[in-house]
Amino acid sequence: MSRTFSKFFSNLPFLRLLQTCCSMNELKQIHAQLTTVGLARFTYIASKLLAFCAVDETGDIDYAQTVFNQISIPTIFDFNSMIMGFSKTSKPEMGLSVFAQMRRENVEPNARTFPILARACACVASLCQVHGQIKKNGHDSDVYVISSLIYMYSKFDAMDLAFDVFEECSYKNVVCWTSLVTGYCGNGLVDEAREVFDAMSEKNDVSCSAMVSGYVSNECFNEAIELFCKLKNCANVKLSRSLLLSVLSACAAVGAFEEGKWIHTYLDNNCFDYELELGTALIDFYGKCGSIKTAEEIFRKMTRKDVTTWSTMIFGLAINGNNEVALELFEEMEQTGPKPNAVTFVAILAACNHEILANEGWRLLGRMSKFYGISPVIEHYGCMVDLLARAGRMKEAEILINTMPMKPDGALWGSFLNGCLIHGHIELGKKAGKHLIQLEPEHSGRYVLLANLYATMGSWESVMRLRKMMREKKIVTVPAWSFIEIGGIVHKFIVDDKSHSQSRDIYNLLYLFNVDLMSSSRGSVMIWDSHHNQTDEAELLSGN
DNA sequence: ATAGGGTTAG
Repeated sequence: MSRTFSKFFSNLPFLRLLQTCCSMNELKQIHAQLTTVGLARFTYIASKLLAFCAVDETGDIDYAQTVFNQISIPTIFDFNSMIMGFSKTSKPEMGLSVFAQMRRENVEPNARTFPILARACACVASLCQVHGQIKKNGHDSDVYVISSLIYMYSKFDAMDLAFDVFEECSYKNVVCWTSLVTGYCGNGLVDEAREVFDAMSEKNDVSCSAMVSGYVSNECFNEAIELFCKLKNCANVKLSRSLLLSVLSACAAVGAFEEGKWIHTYLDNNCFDYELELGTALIDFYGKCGSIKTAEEIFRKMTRKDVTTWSTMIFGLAINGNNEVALELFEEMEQTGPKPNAVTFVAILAACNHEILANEGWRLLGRMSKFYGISPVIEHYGCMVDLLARAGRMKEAEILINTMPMKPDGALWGSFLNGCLIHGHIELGKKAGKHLIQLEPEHSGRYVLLANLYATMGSWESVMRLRKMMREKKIVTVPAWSFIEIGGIVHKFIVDDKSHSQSRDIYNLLYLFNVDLMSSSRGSVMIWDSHHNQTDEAELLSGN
């Protein structure tokens, strides 16, 4: 087709409509009109129609198939659109059939075909086949192909194969490197990822945020923050939105208050618009660090708030003990905010975690499924069991566990056992504890809870039996610790810790607060502290 | 003439 012809097409009002089309409904109308005036049979226009249905997020692959079937001689562009369309569906391997059809019709694949084809693979076996095709067609030095292969092999947990592709390739750009970093992170191999990251000669904002967010998704929060601190001192590294988002979530997770505040200041000084994602991350960060007032200020200032923003704020209020305010905010959300989702209900059920609010919890759980049509998942049952157990309503908690449609997990039994411990339901607690240890035999915290229960009733023999069991199974306990950051200095505390320079004053103050707090925790908690694993059991028996 | 890869808040 000549150049003037295409110019003619691009000036058509219908085509301009197609370019701004944003829904399938709209597209179907345009398609009908184009068919009526006889334009739909032109290759270029049909291709444009097809690309929208197949590739656009709002597209429809079945409709795309219909459009495709009406094209008498599909071009490579059309085949590529179809392969890509299918690769986004739940049946990506249909894309491979399209490729087979394409080969039968003697249409030559081009450079764009293979990255798309790699993405249409649903398993490592078909990816290997496609990889073979790629080599045969001489596209194995194309960076787009390489990065897609690395990405896909990583997705199928085949890091060896991903690395082979990486190594065999003589020219690699920053995207190929980043794919490998992301691949290792996705497979939990953060050290390998870091090695690759450090070996990169060229890093950009995407590769930096890939490494940092890889740390975060593997719960290596301190490593994420440490790397960020290095990066922010590099003049050539741009602190991108996604990098700052990842670091903020790491700061929220470990309570790195000073670092998070630094980011907040940086956002303000550099005119970042933190209307949605960044604002929500800030609310989460301040909420988890206990600065609930600052979190609320940011929340009130934000003009764009979505369901996540609201849920995060409600959750922040809940974990800071502002249960009533959280419930009020939820009411406000129901009246003027976005429609709550499953996450919102986890937050609001967490806000009911106070014995006087147990009935409110029941009401909200019912409202969630009946009014909003959200089926409860295990997290909702977990919250509900937790709040019933804390309120000492063990019978209701038991009924809920027995009637819920899924198997209770460790966290849920943990809440139940915790309730037994608080309210002195020894027999029930023993049952739950044994169940819990069976369910999660490697989880040290489960043994500690049960041991605490035995300790409350003075069955030291049982405590020691548990301890022996742990020794045999080589279960290592990590002592619980807390910290507070004052002026950039972190003060860390563990149970019975006297290493702090102001330890004497701290203990005196604690003593003033609550005498029982100290004496009651001794026999039960102290023995599990790894710093005291030499503690004589006789000392324990004497109740010292 | 039309199109493709790596990061992204609960």
